[in-house]
Amino acid sequence: MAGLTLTLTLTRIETPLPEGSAAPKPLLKGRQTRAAILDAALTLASHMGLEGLSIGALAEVTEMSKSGVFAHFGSREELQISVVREYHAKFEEEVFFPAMNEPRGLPRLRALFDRWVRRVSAEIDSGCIYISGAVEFDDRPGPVRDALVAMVRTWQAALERSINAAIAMGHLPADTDPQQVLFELHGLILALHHDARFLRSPGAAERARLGFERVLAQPAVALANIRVKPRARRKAPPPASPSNSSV
Amino acid sequence: MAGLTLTLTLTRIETPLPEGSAAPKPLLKGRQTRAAILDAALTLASHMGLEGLSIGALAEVTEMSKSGVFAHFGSREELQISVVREYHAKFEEEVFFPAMNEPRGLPRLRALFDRWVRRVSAEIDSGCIYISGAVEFDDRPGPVRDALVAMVRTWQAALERSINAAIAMGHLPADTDPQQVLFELHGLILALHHDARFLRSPGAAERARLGFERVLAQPAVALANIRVKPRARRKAPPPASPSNSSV
DNA sequence: TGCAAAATAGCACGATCGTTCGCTTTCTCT
DNA sequence: AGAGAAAGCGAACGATCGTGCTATTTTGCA
Repeated sequence: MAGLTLTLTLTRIETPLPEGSAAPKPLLKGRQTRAAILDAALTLASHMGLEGLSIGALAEVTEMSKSGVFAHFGSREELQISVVREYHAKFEEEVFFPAMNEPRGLPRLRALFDRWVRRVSAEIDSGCIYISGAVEFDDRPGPVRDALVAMVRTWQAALERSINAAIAMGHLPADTDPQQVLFELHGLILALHHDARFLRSPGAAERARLGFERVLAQPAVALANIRVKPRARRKAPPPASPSNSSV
Repeated sequence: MAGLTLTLTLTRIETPLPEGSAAPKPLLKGRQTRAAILDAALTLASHMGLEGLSIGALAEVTEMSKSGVFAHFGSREELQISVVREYHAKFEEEVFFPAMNEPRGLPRLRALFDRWVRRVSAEIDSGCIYISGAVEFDDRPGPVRDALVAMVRTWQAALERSINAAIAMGHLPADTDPQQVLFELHGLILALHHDARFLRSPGAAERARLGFERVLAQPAVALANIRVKPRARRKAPPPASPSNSSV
């Protein structure tokens, strides 16, 4: 099935070797502890933010020495960027790729949004680093911000493609403004993140989903219950990770 | 006119004396440098976040000694809380109170939203501390978070009252879910903040305003161009600051 | 004008931060 | 198995953080 090639595309990303490249074989001990550190860093950063991520704390939870942790990244900034990239990969894995198994158009868009909602709402650990990072670095230029912007832009571009497809297939009115829909859907997610994580109000996920339906219902069009031949998946339409360029 | 008593209510808040109270007279030198410090702290915090707010940096921009700055607040946490309160006061002054001059119902709601948009979008300094604070403290319990939550709740309650009024006056359909509208309007503001400050995309404010109209257009009702006797302001309907309780 | 009190400065503390360096341990490969 | 490289440790650095403590200056009032 189509999903397989997708998963393959992913594994390519999972090992973002710094620059040496051309050395795919050696899955040394180093890489594997690096992955463990990165994993801890991810949960730590989702609680304390990218700025709150400290090498000392990271060394503590991984039961390593500070310098041992440090050596894997060379600088704190590089660690932060690695965390951003790792989060991006996880996000693709949990949200983007699975949704690609849905038929193009509205069903796929709905799947994207639905998984996005699930990812962002509460979830014991892991607040969304895209969101917290955006707030932390909106006034702080530098490579970390650049990486964050690139990831967010990539994800938004993927969403916009899906919206456009829904329009092209007649699931949404032809006069729909894709960027406006994107803006409003993003707003729903941000409100969900705010209400669920900060205010801890319970109904937020439902509100986001309800908002999704309302945004797409558009002015009085109400072409409810779209069902497009659900078994008509084309074979692997070069799906391409959400990354359009090199990121 | 009604606006006058409102401005009076505000000045009460502007000087949040710690607890001594009952000493309204002495506008000592201390209070006034404290205000200057707080002002600097506000712009500093809106750039670096509440967590990035350091007493050393604050001492530098105010050209004072660290201990001199410190003495005014007694602890960093107290400083942060003071900043939150100060921001709240400024927010009331710029967004809430002026909008109260508009006639109740949709016009007032529209004014609230419009001023909110203006407050949040770009604006050389001063990113919204409600928003950045919410992200910074969503996983960090303590008095700062509590203060933030209280302020945000207060503001949201004020908005909800305005939405309810619009429903009661027939400006919005009777079956409107006020909390859902609040959720979506809040989402628009958050998306605006994100796109304008982080992505630096230019059209964000317009998108937010367009979203406002769409949210209130509701499913196919389309009672466009509501104009309710614009000169029928009742005399000072005990307007009460957005603060419902003691905050 | 003088005096008490308030406001501010100066200094030092312990803690934590990111980072460097040299050494030891552990792995990987022939 | 042994050589060479990779990985990890430990201690120390300068910087910055929040926070006390003690003078010193400034202010407000009799």
